[in-house]
Amino acid sequence: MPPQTRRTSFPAVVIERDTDSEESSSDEDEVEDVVVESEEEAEVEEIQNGESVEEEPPAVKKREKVPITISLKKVCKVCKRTGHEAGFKGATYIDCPMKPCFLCKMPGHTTMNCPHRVATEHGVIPAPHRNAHNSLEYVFERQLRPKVSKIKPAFVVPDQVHCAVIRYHSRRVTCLEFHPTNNNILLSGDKKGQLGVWDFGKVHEKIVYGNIHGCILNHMKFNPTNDGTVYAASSDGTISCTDLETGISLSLMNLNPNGWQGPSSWRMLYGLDVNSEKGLVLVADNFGFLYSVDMRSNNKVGEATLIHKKGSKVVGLHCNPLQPDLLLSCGNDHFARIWDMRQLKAGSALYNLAHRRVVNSAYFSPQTGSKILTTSQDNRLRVWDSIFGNLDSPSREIVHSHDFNRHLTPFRAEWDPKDPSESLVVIGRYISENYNGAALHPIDFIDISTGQLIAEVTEPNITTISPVNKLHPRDDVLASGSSRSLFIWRPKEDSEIAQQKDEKKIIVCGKAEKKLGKKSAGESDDSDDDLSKLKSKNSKPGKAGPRSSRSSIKGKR
DNA sequence: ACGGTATGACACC
DNA sequence: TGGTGTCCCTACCG
Repeated sequence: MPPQTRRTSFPAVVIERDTDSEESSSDEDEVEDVVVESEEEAEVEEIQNGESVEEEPPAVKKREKVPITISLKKVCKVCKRTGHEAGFKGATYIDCPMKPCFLCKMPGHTTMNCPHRVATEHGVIPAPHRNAHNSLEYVFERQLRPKVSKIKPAFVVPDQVHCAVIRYHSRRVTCLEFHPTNNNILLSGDKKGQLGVWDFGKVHEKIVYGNIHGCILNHMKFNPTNDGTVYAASSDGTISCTDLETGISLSLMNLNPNGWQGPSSWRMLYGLDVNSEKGLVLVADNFGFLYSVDMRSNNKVGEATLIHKKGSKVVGLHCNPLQPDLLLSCGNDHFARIWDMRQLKAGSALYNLAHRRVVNSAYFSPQTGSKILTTSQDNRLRVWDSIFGNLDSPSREIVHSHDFNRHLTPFRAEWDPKDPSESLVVIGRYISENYNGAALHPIDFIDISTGQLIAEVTEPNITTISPVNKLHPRDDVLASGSSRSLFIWRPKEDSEIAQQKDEKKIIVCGKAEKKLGKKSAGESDDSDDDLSKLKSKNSKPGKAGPRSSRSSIKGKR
């Protein structure tokens, strides 16, 4: 069995943490003890950041023996009112009660007691079923429904980090792509426009091509007729076609031939997909337009078509895996739209799927192409069970925390391409959870047919959010991009844990390598700490803190 | 240790 | 409709 053999040859790797997570409030107990002397004073001493100001002035006064108690009314940093405080208490984040729930956006409760958090099944809001039978639905029932597996397979969730490359990229990771035929190759794009090629079977074999794009590499897709080359769309307004062996890149299209003429005219490319039947590379820009490029001639085909609201960003494109004429797009105009490629014209979408916020991604299901899954900034995943049925409202809405919109790569729920039932989906979680005293951001596996959380995958050493995730097309492997780092996850049996203990070694590159070299000459440094921490944790027989020593997985399998 | 900042949607006028 | 101020769990760098 290929996975078995490969698994044993896999180098086990310790992850070096980028930075120590800051303890925002170690002084939890004193919160209630502040005495308010007078209202005027409290107003004068208005705090911006409750924590930093609070301690220092009294310390200074004490030294001068002036027994003035400066009263500081604790002010909520969210709503600026007194009487409560939002922020981390240890590893648990306390919401501001004055604001609607941070998770589901409904007023009246906070994230802590949000029904969608307490019981994940409640995240499912079923759409009203309508009996609107049309001919397409008939075709679906007759031809495609039988192909959709009815028996839910036992999901295999990769939950153990086997490889990590720290600071492989110098900017945050924006997209990932597995090689279509070589099982151990992972491509990664970053905000700087660099393209990484990593053979995670041999950890040290990694390349970064830095001269392909000038800024954000938003999406990439392999050339279906030559898997040695990959197409990429960038915010520099170009499509590249890169030879992975040589790194030599060809520019297929440049939307800014005259260079920078100001932000109102600079075109950026976001969505990209390849339509292999038609031999087209499709891209979409930040002004609402779709462009086609012929893969043989590398020439632009036809004119750009306005497919989303004029001036709005089209962030995602996806061609239906079975019906080459169907295209799905999504963007900042709060819509996902289904198009017939044969009649592409502004305003002529087959369907317009409304969302309440920006739609980060929209994908047809990978095998039958008959379902649609979208990720929206309103903290909901939406599922349409059949594109041939009634599309007026989604079949299900699943509340899930992924709404951060700045500084982070947008979250995108990704199908498991191996799941015959087309129901397993992976997506990183923005909101943190307290895992044995550490605030971690898990990667969630969700059954979109029920809305159930199948698993939440964490690693004590991965303290950063993982917005970019992709499941391997053939193996039980998950790739994650978290900040600037890449991770490969595999399922691991307990018998392998013991083996891993002896094999530990640190794999770092880039800046982290320098850091490691510099400090190891002297005293202890972060990575040493981490290593010793891990060692000590691993030496525990596991009972006391079952989740602390290993990557953990919660939920049903 | 702390503070600056890159950066994007959207509400509001 | 466009300019502007605001923003709740970032991550990192100097």
